[in-house]
Amino acid sequence: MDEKQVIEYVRNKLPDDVTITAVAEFFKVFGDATRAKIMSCLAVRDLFVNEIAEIVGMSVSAVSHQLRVLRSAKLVKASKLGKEVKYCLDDNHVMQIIESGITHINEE
Amino acid sequence: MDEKQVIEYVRNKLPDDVTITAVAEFFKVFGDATRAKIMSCLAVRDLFVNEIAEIVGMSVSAVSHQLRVLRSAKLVKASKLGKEVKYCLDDNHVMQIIESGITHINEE
DNA sequence: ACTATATTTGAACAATCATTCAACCGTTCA
DNA sequence: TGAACGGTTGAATGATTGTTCAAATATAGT
Repeated sequence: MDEKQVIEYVRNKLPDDVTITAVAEFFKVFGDATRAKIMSCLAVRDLFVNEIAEIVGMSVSAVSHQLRVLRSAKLVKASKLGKEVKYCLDDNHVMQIIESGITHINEE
Repeated sequence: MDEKQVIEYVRNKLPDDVTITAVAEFFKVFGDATRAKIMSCLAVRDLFVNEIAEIVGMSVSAVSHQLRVLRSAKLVKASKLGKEVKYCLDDNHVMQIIESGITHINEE
């Protein structure tokens, strides 16, 4: 296999660009300590915004901004209850992904 | 359970801060399309730097910078062969993590 | 209607990050 | 020795991102 063939061979086996970009965007959401912490909280229990803020030690505003990011990535879901908004994990396999990250880190 | 108890209850069940930070750092590395592409290439086959650059359509320098990031996250390994440097995935469970991202995306 | 509370939003700022460019290092081959 | 090649590195630049602050929206209670 010459050089040009190697290039073609690998190129043909790659996931398409759209998929790779989407995957990167997806993981980017996990790549922030605040968001990871928020998701960990919600893995324990459904919570209101001000509760999350209190637990993670950040302003309600900062948490709300991050919740928006998590919502648009379909990682958390919001439901309005009166004045308050209760958040929960959108997908039970979200925590599974974080766990796999923890596993990788501990493997050293 | 009153408000204060909820806060304490959840706090006690969270992974410690160091772990959460480490996990976020770990996923941050996956959160870039160039790096995701590079890892996908290496999942197909071990490659030299200039080959990777050719496949992903970026400069050798840009790829080298990203390879450094991947190396320090222990996601790829380098071995020098003469003038050239051959890269491979450090851990076969790396691609498994990317796959789980692809799976999540396709679940909609 | 008014006040208080819960949350969201937008603009602004600082910090982080990816890519480029040029210079550099190490190895091979003449 | 020196030229050519593969790769790395550091500084510079532009873009993206997280947090703060102030203002806005929405609901509940008086």
